[in-house]
Amino acid sequence: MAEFEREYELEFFGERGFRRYVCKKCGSAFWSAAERATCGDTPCNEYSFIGNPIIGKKKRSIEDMRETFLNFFEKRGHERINRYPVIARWRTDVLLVNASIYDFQPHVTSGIAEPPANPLVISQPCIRMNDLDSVGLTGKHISCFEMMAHHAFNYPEAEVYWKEETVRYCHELLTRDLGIAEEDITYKEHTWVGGGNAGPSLEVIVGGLELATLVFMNLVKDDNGNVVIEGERYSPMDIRVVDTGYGLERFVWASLGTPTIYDAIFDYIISEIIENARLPFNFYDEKIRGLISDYAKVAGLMDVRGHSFHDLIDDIARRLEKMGHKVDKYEFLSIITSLQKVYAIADHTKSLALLLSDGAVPSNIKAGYLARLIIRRTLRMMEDLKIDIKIADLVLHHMDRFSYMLDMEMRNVVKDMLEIEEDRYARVVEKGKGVISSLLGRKKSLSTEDLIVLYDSHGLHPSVVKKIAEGFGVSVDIPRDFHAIIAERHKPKVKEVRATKKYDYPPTKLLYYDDQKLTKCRAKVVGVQDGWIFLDQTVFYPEGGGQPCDHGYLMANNKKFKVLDVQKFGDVVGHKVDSNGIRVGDEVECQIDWERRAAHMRHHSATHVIMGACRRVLGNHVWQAGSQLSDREARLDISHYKPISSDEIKKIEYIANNAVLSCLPINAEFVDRKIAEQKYGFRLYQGGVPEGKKIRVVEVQGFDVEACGGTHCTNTGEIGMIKIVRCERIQDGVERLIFTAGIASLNYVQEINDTLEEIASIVRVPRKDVIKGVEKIVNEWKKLKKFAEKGQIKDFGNTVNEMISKAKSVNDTRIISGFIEGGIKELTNAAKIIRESVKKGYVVVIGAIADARGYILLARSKDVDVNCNAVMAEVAKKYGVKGGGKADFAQGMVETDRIKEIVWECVNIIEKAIKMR
RNA sequence: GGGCCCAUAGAUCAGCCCGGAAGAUCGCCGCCUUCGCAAGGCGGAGGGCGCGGGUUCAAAUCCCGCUGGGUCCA
Repeated sequence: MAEFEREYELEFFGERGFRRYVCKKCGSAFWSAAERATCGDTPCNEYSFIGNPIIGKKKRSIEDMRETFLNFFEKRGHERINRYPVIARWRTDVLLVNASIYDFQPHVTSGIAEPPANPLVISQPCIRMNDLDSVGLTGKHISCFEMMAHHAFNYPEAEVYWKEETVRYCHELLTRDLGIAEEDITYKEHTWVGGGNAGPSLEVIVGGLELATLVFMNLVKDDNGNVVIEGERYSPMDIRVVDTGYGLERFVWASLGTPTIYDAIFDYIISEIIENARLPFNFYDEKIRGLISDYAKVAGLMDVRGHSFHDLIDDIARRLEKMGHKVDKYEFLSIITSLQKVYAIADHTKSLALLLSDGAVPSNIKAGYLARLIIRRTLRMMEDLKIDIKIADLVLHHMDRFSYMLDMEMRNVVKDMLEIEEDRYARVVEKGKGVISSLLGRKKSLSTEDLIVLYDSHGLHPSVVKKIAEGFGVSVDIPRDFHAIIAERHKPKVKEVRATKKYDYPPTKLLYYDDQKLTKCRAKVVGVQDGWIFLDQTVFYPEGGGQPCDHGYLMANNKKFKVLDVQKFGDVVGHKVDSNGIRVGDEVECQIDWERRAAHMRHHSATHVIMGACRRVLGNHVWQAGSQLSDREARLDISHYKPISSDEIKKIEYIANNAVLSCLPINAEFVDRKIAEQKYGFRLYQGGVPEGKKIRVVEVQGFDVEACGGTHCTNTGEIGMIKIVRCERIQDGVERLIFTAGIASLNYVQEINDTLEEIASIVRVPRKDVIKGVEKIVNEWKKLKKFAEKGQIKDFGNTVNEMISKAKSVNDTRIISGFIEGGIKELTNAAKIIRESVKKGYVVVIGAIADARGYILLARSKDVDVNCNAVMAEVAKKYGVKGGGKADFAQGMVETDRIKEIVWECVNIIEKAIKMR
């Protein structure tokens, strides 16, 4: 990367006497004020701050450190920005916010939208799930952290600042405000790559700990680019972004010098966990503290991935022995694994506090799935440590600790969600015990294949299976690459992305935004291509945002063209009509089908009203997961963690219709994105995040606000009655509400009324008695069905009794035979009666005739040694009977009228067989 | 979004691989025993085998579609 080297030659380094060195151990280049052989980062250097804080002046809390940072940059011309949610609802490519820059991707970094401020400073909570196995083990990995960052977005025409200033800020903050000695800081060169962008970066390392990364994003992936990094081609970007990341928790750790980062930031919850756990050692014992402290120094050098856990422990144990600890490997292992769980529980429950209060709903899809994954992981560890408090208690403890940055209205919902998840998991395990025990009833051991099925289909993690199987006295080997095998089974399919077509015409003026009730306009044809007609302006709403397109017609050259489809291509609108004849330059008159459009508008506004009502009834975790409307009904998918009860439905309907009756004004206007976000927050983005500098905000006054491009009523009164028609669960954690508004509600009610009338007339009761009437009929039907069966038994009873009395006794065995009317069902019934009345010492052969077919049944009591199936086989061969059965029961059918002959034949065979014994 | 698993009595499930008379346990009802209860003994009621097609002489069982639930992966 020779051309990259120059990137790091900063005036600042020259001024401060920093020189470039190459690390003897890892070979990376770095800058330092003092002469150094190694880069200062782990694993080239050990932590030097444990027990010996590198951040001078004073010990700092999370709040203190965060405020110091934000304040520092605020004073230097940066605007302080509120944190974004950890669930990246504005992005389709990722689920969670992994870094502060995620907040501004893709709209700001691509240049479509303006940043909320420039330059800005933020402390953004992030959740990273990719190193979950390392959490608790390495002393530094955490799944959720705050990335403190200052960002500057440099445009070709407007430069804010770039490398020099960035490094100067960083250096000033570290040395002056935090009291870190200049010689202790190294700036390590690193080519940064991520999310289709790249650029040079400096890793800021102090005391063996990477405290911050300063990224200078100036390249974008481009197949024709001439910068090659890691085999990919890049070219320079128009917008160059200063993307920094300062690990808040790491700064706090470095300022406290505790053995692990967990001890620094989770003290309040660790004590709660320890108190309620049954640990095989005393966490607060001084010897243990010393061991942990040295362990943490060593573990920090380890890369957990790619090593087997036991090799790692062996290695660490050896190193600790060298440091003077007397270590028994098994005792050490038990301490370390318990400790890891204590720390990981502390960490995971914080991630949950953030995830759940930001509105993640445990589910089998998307962010909800990740939430469930962490919940179950945590529950397993809690069980291992025999912690006897609820997971909800721990999560709520975190919420209370960070109440100032969380939606505390979600407290009860979070509790409820966790309790439901805990219950659900207990049920899964309970059910799993049954599956495992039945599996072990059939076989002596569990194969890898069994483990995969148990995990994949029944949600039983191998460690859980192992524990349960051991209860049955069966040991289980978990293959080391278990998760890899699972991943292999679920190898992702390649999805084809269909590029939307582009048409190069001037942007169509969208008149429905000026006046949503405009039904006609004059327009000029600016293009005709691929069957689409493009106008300079239109009243036709193109399909989008779940709202179907308008229908209507275009009048051109005194001819009427029916409009069948309207689509948006970028910022031009195409109209598809039923016949040819419109040419470029024509003047046309547009007329929309108002009834259809009005129905769309009512349903669209109703969707917003239902949304607002749902949030009031169900909670703030309710987000739109999709919506679609038509002129006949609308549906709204919302995130929610349990089935919506009929009581809740009624409440939602009541609140929604109350909003209608209050005739609330509905305002729709384009607002600057920045201002809208400030005023309403991210709740705006229910249906995804729109592009552009200005976004259209639809506000049902005092009730609901959403960014929306659809057409709406101007007053809720115009919506008419809103009726929820039904509710279904389309995914775990996603409920679909289907409802009607206005005339569609009327149609719905009329339909139900008609149905009710019809039922009443069929049942022949007055409509108020329909339920009673139907109930009576069903009960009667059941009774009659039973009676019919008994009736048949009675009917046959005579002939059956006759058969029994006429039975032929051979060697104490009665051979009962005869004929009845009917088919297989009747034969079986007759056989049942015989079984019940004769009980033992009999063989029965009965024939039946129905529909010109003959049926035959052979049966016997258990104590008689006659093979019915063999007898059946014999006559089957001779007479072409189709049938068979078991030794004590057989039945068949023959397409002849020789059934009597066949029955006698059977009797003869049976008689002979019995005599032979 | 994709894969896999499951659905049988009021409850929990067996039966399904390999088609042949719908089962167990708990619960419920009645009787015996008891001053009464618990426990025990005896007897009984309770089934749309999720829904719809197909294959077959015969389907809870095999095949296809649907619905509802569970679960894993991205």
